[in-house]
Amino acid sequence: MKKRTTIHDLAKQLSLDSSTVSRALRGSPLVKQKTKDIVNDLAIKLNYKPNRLASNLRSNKSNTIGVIVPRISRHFFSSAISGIEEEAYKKGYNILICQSQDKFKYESKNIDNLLHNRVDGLIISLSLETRDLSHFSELFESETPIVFFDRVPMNALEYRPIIKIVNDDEAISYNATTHLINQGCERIAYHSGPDSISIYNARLKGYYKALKKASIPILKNMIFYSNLMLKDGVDFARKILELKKLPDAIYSANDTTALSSMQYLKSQGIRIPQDIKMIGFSDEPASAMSDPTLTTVDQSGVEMGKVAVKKITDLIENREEMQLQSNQIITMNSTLIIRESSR
Amino acid sequence: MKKRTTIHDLAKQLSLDSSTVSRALRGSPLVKQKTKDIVNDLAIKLNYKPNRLASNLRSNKSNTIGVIVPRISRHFFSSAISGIEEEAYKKGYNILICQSQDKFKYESKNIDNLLHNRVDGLIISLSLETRDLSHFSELFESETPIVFFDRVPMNALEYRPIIKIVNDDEAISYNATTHLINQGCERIAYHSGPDSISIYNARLKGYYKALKKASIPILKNMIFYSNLMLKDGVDFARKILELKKLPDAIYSANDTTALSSMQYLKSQGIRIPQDIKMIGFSDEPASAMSDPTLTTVDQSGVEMGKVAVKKITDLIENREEMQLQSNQIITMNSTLIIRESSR
DNA sequence: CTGTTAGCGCATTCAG
DNA sequence: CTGAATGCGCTAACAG
Repeated sequence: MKKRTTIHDLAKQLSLDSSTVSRALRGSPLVKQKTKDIVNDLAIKLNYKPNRLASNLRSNKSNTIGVIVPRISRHFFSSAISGIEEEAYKKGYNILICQSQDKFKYESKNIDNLLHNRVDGLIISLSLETRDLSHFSELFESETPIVFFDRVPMNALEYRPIIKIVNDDEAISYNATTHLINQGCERIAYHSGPDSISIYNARLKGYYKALKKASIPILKNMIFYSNLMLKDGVDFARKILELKKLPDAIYSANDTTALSSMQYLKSQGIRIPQDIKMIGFSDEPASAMSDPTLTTVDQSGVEMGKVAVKKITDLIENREEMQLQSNQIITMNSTLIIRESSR
Repeated sequence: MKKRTTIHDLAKQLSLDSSTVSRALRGSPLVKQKTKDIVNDLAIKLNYKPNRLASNLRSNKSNTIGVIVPRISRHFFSSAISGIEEEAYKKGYNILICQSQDKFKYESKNIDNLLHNRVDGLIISLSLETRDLSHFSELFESETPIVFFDRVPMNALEYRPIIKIVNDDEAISYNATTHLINQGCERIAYHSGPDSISIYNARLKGYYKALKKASIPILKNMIFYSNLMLKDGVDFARKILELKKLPDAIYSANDTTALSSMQYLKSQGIRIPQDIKMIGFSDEPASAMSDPTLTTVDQSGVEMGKVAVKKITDLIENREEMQLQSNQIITMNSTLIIRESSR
């Protein structure tokens, strides 16, 4: 590895001090324009690249935002990361991405790793297994700004007030359910994720509310909980078919299982939406696109990611009071995409 | 931000020198076990976290692998990143992810940024606009190891020998085409990406080869080129419908356009696969899953990502000769998933 | 406006 | 086996 040029190399050649060069390079007003010019010219000529490692060490800022998501390859998260990257790049931050694989253990390890790397802030969506924030204690102690998004802590006040960015899950779920009811559905089977996870909790609440509003009794045997793996969608569909009477509609609080349920039902000769109407949360544009029979709730990870970065850079750069008085919640709007009505 | 414990804090409390502590912490054989033990104990007690920034600066290694992909949110790339993250984490590396947005300009900027950050190596899939490697010159000069994957340079020898990891696009494309031919298809319309991109070039070659092998004439008016946006799939489908005679089959070298073409054709009353058979490259499991009429070529980004990391860490840690004598190509196997035959 | 001085936290000589 | 000394490249007081 060839030795790279440093500010000292520049300084020597120009008979200046390295501190002046440093200032000039960063456009300090303490340096006169002419000096800046000659420094910059030489920098370009010698192909000088500032060494971030050194400047970070010195200024005790890593210029890096840590990001933890359950799985990078899930579409909602990869779009969130895409938005995070875009916005962070704009603001001059790097991002350090980790995946928890939806495991509490990995999430802890990730936090540890980010701590080693002295990230300036953390943007995180919690794993499916996370029930408390005990593994965040060091982050809290070091006062690292944290922004939770999508899957956020449900009762964090016991630790400290926090910032959350969420989708309007309850409201949109209410709307989606109401949409089914308006089409004459009464028996609506529901496939939920773990109730300890904010989004599934909220979606279920919206469903309950809509039924209650329409004075439709809640049938507990129509509600299933799972960890939302592909096979859970199939299991759910099987259970549906075992009911004495088919439901009017199926509502899946998750996109993967919505599709696998649908596929299984179709393979069993059920016509959708003629026999059973279906609705599903969808962050997969492809799936939504390729199956126009599915009414979907679309949520944009990209936007959420951008907002998260804006928020965290505000915190990092002290444009916002770090010591929050209470939980701060930012809510993004989802869209209900109704397809079958147009056919 | 509370001050964190350093090796000096440990050293002082134990009446040792910081250098000894440094060695002990990293398990140097130069330190006796007992010393290591007491150092480690105190480190845990005081919750010591090594400052990577400092150690990186000192050792002139960032412990970071740079990754550039066109778009994080495209499924093939997010799965590749997922594999990269997993493998890099295992090996103790961080990853620094950038997206080129399929633009040459951004790709250059990304490279610059990674250079600033002194990444130890780079894993990259080229943008749609990239025709040459002129923007890599500094990386080459600094002898940063580089591994190209998926969309790789087609003629890089003018710069220097390089390492590429690719899918067996030509072979699998040959197989896919042959599969259509075996089903009696002769007029097979083809939707290609830019010919300057390795994968599209290879896929088209496989298609040509299969036709030639079966002595089927190549009809140039059945071959379309585009930049593979969603709308291009629709445009392509429109052109298909304008032909005097419908083709027997449609082959899309890209997954997004395969789906949008299919959707448009279906909306026009074309039955698939009865009227027209279809085949598409697919890295979207959801799309493949939700449309069982599409024969797909599946390629695993995860595996490719892992291999890329193995390769680059070998290079970084000098387990492999840096000065390559010639291009090195690693080929991964794709899978042809045939669905319609089973119905 | 510019130079001097002094580290950031760690790793690596070189002595003992 | 351990300690003392040095510096990675850059920034930030403090002087001038």
